[in-house]
Amino acid sequence: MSFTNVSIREALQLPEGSKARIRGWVYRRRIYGDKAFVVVRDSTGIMQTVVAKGSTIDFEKAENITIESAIEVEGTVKNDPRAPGGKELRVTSFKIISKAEPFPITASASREFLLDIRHLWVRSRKMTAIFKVRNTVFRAIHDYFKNKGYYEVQCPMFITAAVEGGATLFEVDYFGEKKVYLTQSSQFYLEALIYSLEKVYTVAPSFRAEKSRTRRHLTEFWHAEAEAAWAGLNDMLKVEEELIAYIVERVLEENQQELEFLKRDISALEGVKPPFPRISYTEAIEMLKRKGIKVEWGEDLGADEERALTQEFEKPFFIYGYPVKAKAFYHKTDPQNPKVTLSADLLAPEGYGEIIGGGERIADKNELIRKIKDFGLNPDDYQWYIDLRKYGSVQHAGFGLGIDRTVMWICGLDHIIDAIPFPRTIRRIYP
RNA sequence: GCCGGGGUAGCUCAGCCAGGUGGAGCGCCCGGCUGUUAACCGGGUGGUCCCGGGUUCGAAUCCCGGCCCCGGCGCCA
Repeated sequence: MSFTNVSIREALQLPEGSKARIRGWVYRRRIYGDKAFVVVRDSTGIMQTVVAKGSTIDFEKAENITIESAIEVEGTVKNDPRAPGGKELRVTSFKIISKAEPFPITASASREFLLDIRHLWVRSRKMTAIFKVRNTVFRAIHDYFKNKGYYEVQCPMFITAAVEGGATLFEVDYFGEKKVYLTQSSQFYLEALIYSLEKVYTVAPSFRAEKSRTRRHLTEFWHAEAEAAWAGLNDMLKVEEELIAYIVERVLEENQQELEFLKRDISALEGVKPPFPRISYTEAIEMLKRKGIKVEWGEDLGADEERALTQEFEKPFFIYGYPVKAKAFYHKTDPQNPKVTLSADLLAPEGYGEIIGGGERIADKNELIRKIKDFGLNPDDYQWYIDLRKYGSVQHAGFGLGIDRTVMWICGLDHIIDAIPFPRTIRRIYP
């Protein structure tokens, strides 16, 4: 038998006259006179198949097929300008694997409805394209760190003390005996592990009970975090810009078709090469004032301010030296300027905003305890974290990358919920 | 948490302001069409008008309470 199973991508490259068998799901069905046009979708693409009335049994099957039915089709590849993609399969055998009930998704579906039936919407070509880019982003993160001598580690999701502010913790009942929380960040555990492996990274979810209703917030998001011993702020900025540039480079290499399908402006990504501009928080405030935006030194930058700044840059850029009070307690104060920290955020251009937060950590025990108290927190809650400063503490720095936000920016999406298959937001935990 | 918008057929919406037997398009079913491209044309099918209470002869429509969703802000990655 001369039929071979091929993916649709492969089938579309076969010479005219080749015999092929493809399988997938019905994407479109059009009946016209004595022909049934059934467009089939698999993970690699779509292809039109044509069933003619001559083959009576098969025609009836094709004529009555429903959208999203699983089918297996054999036929001959034929070049035809009328077919989408210029090639189609003239069907000789049409086998139904599983006939679908009427598919609920039609052209007029709303964002809300698509979220309700997300488990079906993930089949869409848009979602599929995004997932492929996302796959490349994750792979590139692992490849980058491994190439740079970082060890991958795994940290707990159940924790007992906050890393960020306490109000944003999800509480979990632990055997009815005590309360634990879902982690907001693996940072503290990474800091512990640098005394073993020196350079470590992890890719894991982080959970934040922020009641944020914006297009950039998930309550469960994917976090790539790194921490390195013997490193200061500037060493880390270099790692961060290299990492981002590498991720973008890989996506441009491997996901041209997907970016095209998503109508992403590729030229905006091609310029994402190091070095990224570095401006101080103080400079950022001045830039905003020149643009006529009212801000005071010492305030954290809000969404409008961030957006205004991202318009000034063509590629991602760093803002460093945030005021002490605008950042979490573990950031080291700049010895040259006690009003600011050795911290930096990386903002994506085109209005996307913050994708990385990081900086140098406090290495001195007494400074750390003082800072914890200054922030109105109880040092007893951070005992093991303080402990790290007692036994051979060294200068170290790290950062956290919001992977979903990175995917959102690279794909040019207008909402973060489309950057992840099953988004969790303040209002949505189903499906 | 605050501000704004919304919930009517499987889906997208109109009807609500000004109360009087619930509509359209898409989907689905039937028929037609000699290659369609989100096919097209004709016919048919389809309703707990979010829930509870109130006003009224009469409520999708007005009033009160509740639930849910969407957008934005603050906060953050």
